[in-house]
Amino acid sequence: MYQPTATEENYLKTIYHLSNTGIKSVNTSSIATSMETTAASVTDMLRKLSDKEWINYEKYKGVKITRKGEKVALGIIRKHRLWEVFLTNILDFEWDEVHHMAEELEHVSSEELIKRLDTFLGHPKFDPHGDPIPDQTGKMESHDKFNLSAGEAGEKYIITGVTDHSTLFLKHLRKYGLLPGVTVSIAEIMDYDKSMLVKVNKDKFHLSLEVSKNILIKKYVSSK
Amino acid sequence: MYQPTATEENYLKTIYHLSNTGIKSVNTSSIATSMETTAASVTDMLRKLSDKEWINYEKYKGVKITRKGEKVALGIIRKHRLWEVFLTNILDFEWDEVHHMAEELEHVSSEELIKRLDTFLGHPKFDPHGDPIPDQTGKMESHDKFNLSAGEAGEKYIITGVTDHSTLFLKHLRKYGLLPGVTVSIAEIMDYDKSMLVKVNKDKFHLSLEVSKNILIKKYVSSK
DNA sequence: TACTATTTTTAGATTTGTCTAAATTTAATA
DNA sequence: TATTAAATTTAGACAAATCTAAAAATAGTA
Repeated sequence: MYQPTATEENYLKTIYHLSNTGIKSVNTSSIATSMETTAASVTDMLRKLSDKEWINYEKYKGVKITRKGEKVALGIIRKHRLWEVFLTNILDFEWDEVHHMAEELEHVSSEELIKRLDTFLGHPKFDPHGDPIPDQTGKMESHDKFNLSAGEAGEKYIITGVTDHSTLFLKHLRKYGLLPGVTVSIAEIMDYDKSMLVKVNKDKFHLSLEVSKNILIKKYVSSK
Repeated sequence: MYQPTATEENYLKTIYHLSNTGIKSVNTSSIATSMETTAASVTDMLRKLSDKEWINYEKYKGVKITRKGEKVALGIIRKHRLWEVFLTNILDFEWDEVHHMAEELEHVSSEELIKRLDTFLGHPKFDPHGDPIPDQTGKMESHDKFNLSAGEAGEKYIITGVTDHSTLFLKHLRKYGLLPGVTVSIAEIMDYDKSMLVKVNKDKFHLSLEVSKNILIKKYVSSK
């Protein structure tokens, strides 16, 4: 059993995300784009990851993550999301400020540290962006999320997360108070551009399709 | 102004410690011993650190840390010690368990993070081992510590720190409840081997010179 | 199917930090 | 002071992660 380097951990995390959230097959160039590196660098790394049995890789045939690799990826994702909870809930950072710090903290190796951090935080199930936190065995909740852009006029929803994690987008949402847990009702959907008029608490405002496509929601149910 | 790598930070930290606590001049081999590496590697690194003006270095003449280098070193020491406080006070680790984790956490770059951690912890002045925590400008407390081995029979002292930070030693002290802040009175000092009989709370036990030499104390003053 | 266009891989370099072994410099001692 | 001993530096090599440019394989299309 090998100990992954921080770089290997980052590759596995990216491959895991592309496998699960992306539509296209996980190929060299999609990894290169995600990681802001070159295809040549990715090819080099894929051979290493394959040697260590974290992925199945055949030249020109793309990549499939193995059980072992998934376990590594989920471990990193767990650390990342727990540190994000720590940074927002304990150190009072805003949800759009924590990503970069968590990217560094996730590579701190101690398993015992993360176990105690989890306990200290009260075993949170979701991070500040609404993404589920895997437990020690890799299991996590997954309520059937869908996009706000698929919501219907007159209906009430609860925000559960986002699909765009960029600082720019998160800051934009923060300005409107559009955070996970918040209730939104769709007042009207414009035929012309699919933009929508939404109500949050007493406020009413306009959201472009660009924005609503990147907000995840679930149906509002009054009794919990 | 350069951004130091984690490795450069570790070298500067070691050079700072050797400059301030060690007796001998800071030469290549003492750095190599401290860092468990070879003299050749140290020489390579000294040239890099010198290029970046963190040390003054002349071939064969040893090393002197510059103001700039000292600032970097104190920044790392500040982070290390604040994380140690976090790990013991918040996550309930024992004082002999935190060093390795803090060595990783100290390289997390965000200054804002450490500033907020400091606030969250209540601006502690000392870490769990009794070592002073530098503030943002690099200043720190330094009460005139001396070794328990220099204490006198019949006198009462307060433990303020240790000079040996090894897990083995810290675990040993923990067994006896010999932690910073604890009051110790010396009942008797043996002429033969300079070992001492000490009283801590209701317990009485024997400490070898080897042990007492590595415990730092200050005089006990009843009113605060 | 044949020919582009795209994607992917290889070849060869570079940077950081490390090593061993050899050469050089400084220190110690007869 | 001459010579041995110890410390230090250089030379050359290696592993990890990266890059550019060129070659090879796959996909798309006339």
